[in-house]
Amino acid sequence: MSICTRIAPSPTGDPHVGTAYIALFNWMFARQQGGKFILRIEDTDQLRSTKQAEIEIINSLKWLGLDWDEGPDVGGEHGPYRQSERKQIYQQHADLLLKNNHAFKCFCTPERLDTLRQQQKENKENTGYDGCCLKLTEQQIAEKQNQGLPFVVRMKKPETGECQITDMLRGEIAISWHNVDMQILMKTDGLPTYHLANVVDDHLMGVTHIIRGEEWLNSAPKHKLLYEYFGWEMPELCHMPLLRNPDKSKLSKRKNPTSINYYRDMGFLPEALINYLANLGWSMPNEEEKFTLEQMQQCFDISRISLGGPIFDKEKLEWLNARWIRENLTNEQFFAQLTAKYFNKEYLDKFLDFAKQRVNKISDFGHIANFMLVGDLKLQPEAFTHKKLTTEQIKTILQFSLWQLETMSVWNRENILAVIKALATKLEIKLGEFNFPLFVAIAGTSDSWSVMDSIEILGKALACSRLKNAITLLGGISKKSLKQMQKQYEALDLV
RNA sequence: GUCCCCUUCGUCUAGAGGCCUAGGACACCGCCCUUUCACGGCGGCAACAGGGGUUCGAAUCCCCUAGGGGACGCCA
Repeated sequence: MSICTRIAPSPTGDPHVGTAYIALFNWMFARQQGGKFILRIEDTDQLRSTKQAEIEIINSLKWLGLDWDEGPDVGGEHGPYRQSERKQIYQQHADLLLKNNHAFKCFCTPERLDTLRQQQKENKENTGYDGCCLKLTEQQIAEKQNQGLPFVVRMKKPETGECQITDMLRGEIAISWHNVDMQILMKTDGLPTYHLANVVDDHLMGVTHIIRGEEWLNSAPKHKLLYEYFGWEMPELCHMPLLRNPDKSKLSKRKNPTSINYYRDMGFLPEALINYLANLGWSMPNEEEKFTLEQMQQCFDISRISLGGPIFDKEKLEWLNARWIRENLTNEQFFAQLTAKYFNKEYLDKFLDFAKQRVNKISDFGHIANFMLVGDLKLQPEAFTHKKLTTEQIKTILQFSLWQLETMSVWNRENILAVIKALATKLEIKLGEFNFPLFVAIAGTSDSWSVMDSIEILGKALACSRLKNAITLLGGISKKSLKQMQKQYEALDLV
């Protein structure tokens, strides 16, 4: 038995709790069944995946205690699945489908497909490929290829009938082929889409069970069909419910901190975070809510997973984390945690000199450096009152800075200063004034050392969280003005 | 819009036809402990989405309706 969890590194590099959630159940099932648990970084679209993003997510899983077995491709660096060779493997399999008439070359331009989709939407039809290039003769295909026209490889599908798929939790599900698209398998750049890569990898890696998010349920027929085309045995499918925001939409960073790094930096214990995640959709037979991975492993029964999409409740997570701290940490260990996080030379060195320049007596240190030793700040909206800047301007400054910082891949003072400077210039606000809201959001007061340094030291997760909190404190931004802001932001034409 | 999935207190959940007067936990409220706060203990508030069946009996099985979510990319 072998199970593989597929990880798509987010473009911003933040390891997502949703990823950990799926990984947890993959890990649990594999470990409990005595099978292999393999990690696979999904990087077929190479633009989206950076080395840093891969490292971040891998480290997060390690931190949470989810270890994995060496597979053909951990981080894309090991074994026969080196990036260059992977491309070849997919090409071969696509060719095989082409040869067996299970796929066809499609020369349609993205523009044509866009208008097609639009028309279909207007006519209230199903969106999907219309089969235009299916009618091409061999000769026509050869001609087009000779002209050097770019093409994609699409999979064929049955015209009628329905596809029966079996989900471990939901049982039989029927989806009419009418509602399944002729999926693009190979892109014009010669790289496979997820659908092809996923099926080929999983088969080559001997994957027997697929546990993934519910958002994949609709594409299961495509995958099943591919397995049939290749003549391979279909793995068992299990679709997990999706984690949600308090408003029930799919968990997103707009409405919730979703980065595992945030929870780590806020001082949640990995045992508590993973324990909390395990409680979403699953429960111990005796209903005990606090348990370790080992204890869970002993009782784990995949059929006990409930299907309603659970809301990620930060308050309950805090309660559970509090229990872990109180019940599992001796004073020695608690002290060790504090030392590791705050009271060590390496960390204090980062702002010791800033502080020294500003204290009159040693006891002032606590006043001046307290924001370096806490997670979130407790602020009043009045703290943001500025003699020149309006609340709207302040929110704009905070939001634009947030957008810039969120997408920053190399986190250092120079880069932070560069984007803040650029923003201030474009918005035609003096840097000193521009920085004011940042100071308050980050340090709680403008009576502090350089906010760039503070942002760098706090790290991306905490800094971004504080900016977000500040915006919320100031009344938040309505959907409508957020859209306008986004337009304005894009018009700034920042790099 | 089309298709798919889902639906027990505000939230996480227990529940596999009678054990359900629907249990636990978070949050909230009250009391106790306590010089304060917190922890802890005790108690309270609070749910089977609605309507039809099936059955002696339905939270549990079936159907319909409603609500929520997801998918509909040369993203994953």
